Amino acid sequence: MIDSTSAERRHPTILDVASQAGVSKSTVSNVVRGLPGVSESTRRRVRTAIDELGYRPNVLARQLVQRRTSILGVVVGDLANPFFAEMAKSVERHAAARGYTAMFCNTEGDSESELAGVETLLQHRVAGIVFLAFSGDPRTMQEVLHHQVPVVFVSCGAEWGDVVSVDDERGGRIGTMHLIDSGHRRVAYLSIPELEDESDRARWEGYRQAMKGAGAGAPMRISWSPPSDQARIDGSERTLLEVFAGRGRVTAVFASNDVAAIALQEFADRVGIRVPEDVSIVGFDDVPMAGLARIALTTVAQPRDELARLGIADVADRIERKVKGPPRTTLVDVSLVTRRSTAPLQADLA
Amino acid sequence: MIDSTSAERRHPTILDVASQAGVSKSTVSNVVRGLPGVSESTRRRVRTAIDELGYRPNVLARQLVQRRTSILGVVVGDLANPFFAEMAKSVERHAAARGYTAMFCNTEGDSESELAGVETLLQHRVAGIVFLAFSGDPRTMQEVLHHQVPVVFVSCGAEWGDVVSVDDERGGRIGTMHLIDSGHRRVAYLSIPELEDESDRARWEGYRQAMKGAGAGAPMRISWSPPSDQARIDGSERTLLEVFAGRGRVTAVFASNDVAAIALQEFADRVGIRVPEDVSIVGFDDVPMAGLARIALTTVAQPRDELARLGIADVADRIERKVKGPPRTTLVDVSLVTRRSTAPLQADLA
DNA sequence: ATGAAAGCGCTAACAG
DNA sequence: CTGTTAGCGCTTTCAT
Repeated sequence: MIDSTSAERRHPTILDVASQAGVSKSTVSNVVRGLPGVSESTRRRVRTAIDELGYRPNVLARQLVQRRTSILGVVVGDLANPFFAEMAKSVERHAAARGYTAMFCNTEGDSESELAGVETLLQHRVAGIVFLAFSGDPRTMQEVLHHQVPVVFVSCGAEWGDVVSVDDERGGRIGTMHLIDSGHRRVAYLSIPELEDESDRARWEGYRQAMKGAGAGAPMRISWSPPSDQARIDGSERTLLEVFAGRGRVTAVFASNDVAAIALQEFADRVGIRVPEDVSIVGFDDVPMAGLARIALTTVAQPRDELARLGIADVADRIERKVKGPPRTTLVDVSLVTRRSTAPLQADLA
Repeated sequence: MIDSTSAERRHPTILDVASQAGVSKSTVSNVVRGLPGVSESTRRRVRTAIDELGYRPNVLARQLVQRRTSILGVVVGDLANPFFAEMAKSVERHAAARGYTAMFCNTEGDSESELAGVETLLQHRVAGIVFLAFSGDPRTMQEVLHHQVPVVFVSCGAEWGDVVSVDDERGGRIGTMHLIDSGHRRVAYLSIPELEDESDRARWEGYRQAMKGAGAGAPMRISWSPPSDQARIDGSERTLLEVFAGRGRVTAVFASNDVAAIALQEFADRVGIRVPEDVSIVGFDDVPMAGLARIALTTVAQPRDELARLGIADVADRIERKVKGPPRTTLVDVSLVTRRSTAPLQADLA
């Protein structure tokens, strides 16, 4: 009797339910898990006991004995970036739909906190990891590989895990081609520090190819940390104003993502450079904001929900051993969305 | 010997480390937890064994025996809403700083998935729950209360848990007063379905008071689901165009959050209603987007990071029993940020 | 159809 | 200072 009152404050355990229903642990367990081979009457008695006690299985204990969890680790670059926010939301929903719980860690783009985050996920024995951004840090790879946990890179990449993404190179190409087709020749590539990973490289490559194939000007890379007035242009520090208003100025920009593109548009507004009259801008991602009439950003759209769905399906299949073997790559389509941030090159600028 | 090789595929356990270092389980445990009373030499030997084996403590096992986890459940209204995204990010960071891991669940604003999410969190035996949005569903309350897990409502509210938020009523008042002081009299309150919770009610109350105190027109509530052309006005369906361009039209709007405000601005742009010339708009939250030159939304700013920090400190204190007793409420300051979406009432509209 | 027993990997007294 | 011994709450054979 003394013992049986212990269920009052603490969470009731399977044992409490068992004694309440007058059966054994295992029977309760069988009922909870919905296994067959339990008579209807006992099943009912157990159910009642569960309700009366407000019993809720302890996932921790279950997962300890099963030696695997149903938690999915999700590594996010920057939750405040609308692209990641949307992805995170989709990932969470699809994970839940397949019976997994998402555990996010935000890395702020730096590989130190990325490593720390992955470390934490691993200690929690996550069943798999979804990278929504990956710095490329080899230590992270080491850790993950050593623990043999299924990994998928969604909208980012590495060779040592499954990848689900758009064809970033093609995205870079069609975005740049749109500019070139509009008559632009001095087209720059813009990136902000947070996202200089594998997919950034692929987008740059697409940009480079498009520039080369069209016999346009030499490729030019702008690495900018908004809202600074300066940036590194092909490695050397210069003012943005010089780039967009000086002689031999850039007339169009392909940005590696929408946040960068919008930041640039903001800069242009601030210093009186007109978009698209003075400079055309193309982004990447098609975040919701890009569609606002006041922003109207031409951009390369990624099918976010599709990416999330396929990514989750991928890790889940690995976890559930429905798929084995070497890393797979799944590519989905990108498409250009034309809005008002781009326009044909003005005659006097040719 | 057969047994000792078992560490190869599976995760090495504390026992593997123990035998490798030639000590007992507990000694390893003591080293891992950094307890004093372990000689420097054994400590070193254990450390070496840990590195060699790549041992990583199983948090699950630890938490099972300690009967508490270091996971914090975070209930988010809509991760795709920039306000929540920013909050989520801050919450994650502050949680990590205090040694907790965040487990998010997105509720899409509906109480059904909110309940399911909380259920999952509870099964994972989270140490505490942070609500970034709360529907008010009594079943959720039931569940949480019954499990006696510390709860904090950040930027939202309920009477049965700690609250950390801005003074929403005051926010509603100063936002509305700004409009009234600019000469507006027919000021409406705008809300979108996702956020009609306790803080929405408080903001509405602040709005109502301001309207009444100033002898302005009767309060008017617009419930709108963007991007529809219609909305419920004080309970009856009407077209938005009628509201903003018909006779006795509304000349200013106080929106319960920035997302709603921006959606309205977007609608206005689409149908040719000028902001602020034809209608002034005030938002709530001051999301990053609101600060863009092209959006320039006047809004009531919430100190997001401060809210997150205090909220985490609050649950953490409860969890760690540094604070006991009845629910506490912590209020932090709101402030009005004036931008270009508001202007004095045009003479011909008075 | 049900129960008994042996762990999962770890912490927490308590001995030595 | 270090080792021994119980569990934490559950799943999972294996008997009955």
